[in-house]
Amino acid sequence: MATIRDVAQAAGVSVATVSRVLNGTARVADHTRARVEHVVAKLEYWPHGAAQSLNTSRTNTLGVLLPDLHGQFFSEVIRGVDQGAREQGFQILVSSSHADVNTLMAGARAMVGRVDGLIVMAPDQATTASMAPLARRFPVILLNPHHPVDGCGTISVANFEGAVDIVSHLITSGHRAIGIITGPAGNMDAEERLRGYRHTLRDAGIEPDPAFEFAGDFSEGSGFLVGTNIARLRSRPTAVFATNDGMATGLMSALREQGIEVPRDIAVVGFDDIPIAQFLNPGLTTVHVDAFALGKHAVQMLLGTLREATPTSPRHETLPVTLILRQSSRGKSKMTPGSTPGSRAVSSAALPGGGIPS
Amino acid sequence: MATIRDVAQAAGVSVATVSRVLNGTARVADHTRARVEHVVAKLEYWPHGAAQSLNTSRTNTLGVLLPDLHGQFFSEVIRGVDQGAREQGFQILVSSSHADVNTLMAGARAMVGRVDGLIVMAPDQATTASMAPLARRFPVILLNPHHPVDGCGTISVANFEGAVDIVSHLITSGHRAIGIITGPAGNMDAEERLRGYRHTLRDAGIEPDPAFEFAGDFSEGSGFLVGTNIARLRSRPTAVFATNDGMATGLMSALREQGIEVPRDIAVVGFDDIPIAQFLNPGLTTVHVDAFALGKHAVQMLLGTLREATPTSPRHETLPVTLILRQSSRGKSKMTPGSTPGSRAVSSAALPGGGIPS
DNA sequence: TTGTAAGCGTTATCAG
DNA sequence: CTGATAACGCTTACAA
Repeated sequence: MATIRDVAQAAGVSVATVSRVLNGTARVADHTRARVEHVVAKLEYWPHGAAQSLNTSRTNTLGVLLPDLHGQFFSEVIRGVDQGAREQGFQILVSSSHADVNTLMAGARAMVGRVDGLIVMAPDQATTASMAPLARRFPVILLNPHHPVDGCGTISVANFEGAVDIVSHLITSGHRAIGIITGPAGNMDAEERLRGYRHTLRDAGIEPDPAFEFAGDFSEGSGFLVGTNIARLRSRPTAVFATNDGMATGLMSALREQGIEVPRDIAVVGFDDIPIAQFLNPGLTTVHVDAFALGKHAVQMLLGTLREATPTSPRHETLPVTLILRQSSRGKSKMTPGSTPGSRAVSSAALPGGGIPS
Repeated sequence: MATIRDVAQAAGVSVATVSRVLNGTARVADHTRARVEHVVAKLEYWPHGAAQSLNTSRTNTLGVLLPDLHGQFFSEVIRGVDQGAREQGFQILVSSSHADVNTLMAGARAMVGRVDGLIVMAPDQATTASMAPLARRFPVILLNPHHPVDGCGTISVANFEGAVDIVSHLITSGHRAIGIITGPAGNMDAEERLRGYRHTLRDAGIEPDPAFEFAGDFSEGSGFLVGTNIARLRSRPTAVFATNDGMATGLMSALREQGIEVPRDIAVVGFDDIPIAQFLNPGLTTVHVDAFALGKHAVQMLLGTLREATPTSPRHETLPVTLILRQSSRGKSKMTPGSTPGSRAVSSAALPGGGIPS
C-alpha cells in the first residue's frame, strides 16, 4: 500500500509537507495543498495507525476487558462504551471471556502501546487484587470492583441499595416467606444483592432462612431449575427474588410449567431490567440498572483522567438504580391500557458518594 | 515505562538479545536468558504493541465493523467473533453504530495499520457497494451482504429459506390469513424474509394481501404497535409472522393486553431464536439463527485467508437455519414435562452453496 | 551465542 | 512556507 513517502514523491514535496496537509498542523500554500490532496485521493492513501501512535504515543483507542460478553447486561455495557468512545473519536479494543487472572493479564499485555487507557470489569476478588500493575501502566477505570484499587477510578452499581428496595417492596406487599436465587459464588453483584436481601429481612424482623436461599449462576437455566425444585417443596416461599432477570425468566417459565401462577401463587422479582423484562408475561418487577450509562460514563471518566494534565486523585462514583414495578409482584390486577406495557418507576436507590450525573 | 533498551542495559546485553529471549526466535545461552528474564520481570517490561506491529506488519488484531451493537443478535455475533479470535490469539478492534457509508469508512480508515483483516456487516446496499476500496487494503469478510463484492469472503444467513420454512409451517397448520411484520426498509434480512413469505404464500395459491403486511423496524416497540393495531382490525389474520423475535415479543405483549390469546386466537411466529424466546409465554415458534456461529465462522474464514500464501478466490458460504416449534403457533397443548421448556427443532433450511461445517 | 545497525511509517524539530 | 532528519520501540539480517 501507498505510504506517506509515495504521496510525497508523487506530489513532488517532502513527507513533512504531506503530513502537514493531512493533519492541518501548519500553514501550507494553497496550490501545494491542492496537489497533495489530489495525490492522496488518487493513491487512496490512508495513514498507518501503528506508525502514528508510535510517534505521538496516542492511540485514540480505549481497551475494554470484560469477564464475558454473555448476556444482555454486558452487551449493553459495551454498547455504552462504544458509543461514548465514538463520540470522542475513540475506538475500542475489546478482550472478553476472562475466566481468571492470567487470561485477563494476557489480554492487558497485548494492549500495551495500542490503547490510551483501560476499562476493566474484574470477574472476581483475586483479579481485582492484581490490578495494580495495570494501573501503573495505563489510566484504568474499574467497573464494579470488589474493593478500591490505588490509582484506579471506579464506578459501582448500587446493588445493595437495589436489593434493599425490591425486598422492601415485597415485605410491604405482605410477603414474609421470601426466597432468593443467588448468583455465582465470588461474583460481586451477586454478593451485594444477597447482602441487601438478608439485611432487609433482618431489618423487618425476619430471620433469613437458609432453606430459602437457592443457588443459581445468573443463567436462565439455573432459574428454571430452581423453579422446578421450588414446585416440589412442601412449604414454598410466597415470593422469590431472583438476583438477575435471566434467572427470573427461567424461574417464571418453570413455575408456569408446574401450574404455579405468578404472581397469584408466588411473586417473582428480578434485577437488571433487561429490555425484554417488560414484555414477559407477567411483566417482571425488577431493579433497573442502566448498563448503557455505566459503559458510557466509564468512558467519560477515563477520557477525563486522560486529558487532565495534573492527575487528580481518581474518582469513585456509584450508578444509581431504580425499582420498576410490574405485574409479577402484584395481586391480579388489570393493566392500564396504553401504547406500551405498564411499568412504574418507583424510587431511586440511595447513592452514596453521589449519583452519576446524567 | 521501561523499553527494551532499558532491559538490555540493566541486563548488560544488547536489545537484540532481549528480543530473542522474548520471542524465542534464536538460541540464547542459558545464563543470559536467565538474567534477561529476571530483569524483564523486575522492570515489569511489556513490549510495545504498536512498535512490534510496525515492523512485523502483523497486529494480531481483527477489525469488526457493525451497523449497531443493539439487540441480542449482534451481541451474539460479536461474542462469536471475540471467542473465535481469542482462540487464535487475536484481539478485536470494534467499531459499531455505522448508520451510513461515511462513518463506516471513517471507522475503517482508523483501522489501517492496526488490524490484519476486517469483518464487516454493511447496514445497507449503498454501503455494500463501497466495500471495494476496503478489500484492496485488507482481507475482508462480509456478513450477510446485499450482493457479492470482488475479493471479499462472504457468509450469509439463510433468511429466505427460513422464512419459507416457517410460513410453510403455518400453512400446514391450516392458516391461510397470514400477516407479516416487516423489518426496516433497505435491510437485507428483512427483505429476504419478506420475499420468502410472499413466495411461500403464492406457492400455496394464496395471493399476498398488502393489508396484512404491517410495517415494523425490528424493535420490540414496533411489534407492540402493530399488535395494538391488529386488535382493532375488523378482519384479522389468524397468524402473524414477525420477522424478528423482538417484534414477536412486542406483538404478543400487545395482543395479550388486548385480550387476544396466543396461539388460540392468533398464532405468532418470529425469527432469530434469541435466548429469551423459549422462556416467553407461550414459548415462541421461530427460526433459529446461530449468531454466535456466524461470528465465529467469520473469524475462521478470515484467518484462513490471512494464512494462505497464495490467495485463493474468496469463499461464499451460507449459514443454515433451523425451524423451532414451540407453543406460540400451536393449538392449546400441554408441554411435555422435562427439565427445560420444550422446543422442537424440525428442519434445517436448504443450504445453497453448502452449509457451514460445525 | 551475541552485537550492530537498518529499517517499519509517522510526526516534530530545526533550519532554510 | 518547505525540506531534512531525528526520534518512537521494536525485529531482523548481517557480522563478529
